[in-house]
Amino acid sequence: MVIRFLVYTTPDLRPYGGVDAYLRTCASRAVLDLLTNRWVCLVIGALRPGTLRFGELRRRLDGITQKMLTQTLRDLERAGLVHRAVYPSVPPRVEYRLTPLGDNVGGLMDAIRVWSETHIEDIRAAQEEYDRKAGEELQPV
Amino acid sequence: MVIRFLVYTTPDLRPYGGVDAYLRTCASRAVLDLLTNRWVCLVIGALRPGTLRFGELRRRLDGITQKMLTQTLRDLERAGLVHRAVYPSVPPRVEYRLTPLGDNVGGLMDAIRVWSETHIEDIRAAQEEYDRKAGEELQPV
DNA sequence: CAGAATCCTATCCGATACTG
DNA sequence: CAGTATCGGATAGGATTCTG
Repeated sequence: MVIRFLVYTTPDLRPYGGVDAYLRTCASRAVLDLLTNRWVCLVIGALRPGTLRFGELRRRLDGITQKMLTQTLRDLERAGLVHRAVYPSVPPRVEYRLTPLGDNVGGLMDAIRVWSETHIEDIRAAQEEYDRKAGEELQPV
Repeated sequence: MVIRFLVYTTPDLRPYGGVDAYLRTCASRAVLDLLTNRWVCLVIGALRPGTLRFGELRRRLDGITQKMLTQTLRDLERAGLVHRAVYPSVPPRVEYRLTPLGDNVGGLMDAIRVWSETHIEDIRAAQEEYDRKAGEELQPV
């Protein structure tokens, strides 16, 4: 039986039954490791609007190498988040699309990207402030 | 019994001109890189309920080394997501808490962890299915 | 076009030792 | 207690070449 909606009995959003990503032996750590990845986030986000071919994905994800795109797509396909459809034509045509499970996490992946895009200035300002203070400490007036 | 649902409905909006994490030169890529990290996700989630000391964080994040915890906390402090308070006592006492900006992204970080915890079975089943099919291909009946 | 395979290296990260 | 410093192994990931 697959539990799709968890009932939380603790205020800190921790499910019962030993499922806890804060434990190193918990299998959810592996899922977390899969999701906390730059290319995974961008690939899933890119596929949200609909199906894309390999080359289209590569052009969309500026800076990704063919090796990393292939590897990322394989990982996502294996995890059941992405579906791969091969059309035996010449030249070959391979289309990728999100599975229902992939679409389910798609909103979250997009939200991370959007947060990153909308908070650049906050982060940049904080980092400059931090570096400035660190510099002062080394060279006090 | 408390039932909580986390729902993120993110429109595919591009906030302002030129800010696009899909471009390799965009500064938001660096922010995305910061957030898509196992320990960053878990540290922010651990600090959501409130302030924690270094040792408390280390015990909470099972499997983290002192080096990685220090490094993660420095990165988060520099980015303005975590505040570090040093109390000059003996032995030294250092407390970490989320800044308003850190708390702002905290819900997202927690959501990723919770998603990972609640979909282990789906992922595991998909991976077993994938590996089984891959095995069949090598040894056709 | 969509990859597989190979080589190679920058960095990540764990382990260990030391300190105010 | 809360770090800093250093070393070395693992590995993520880039560049290149080749193919159905």
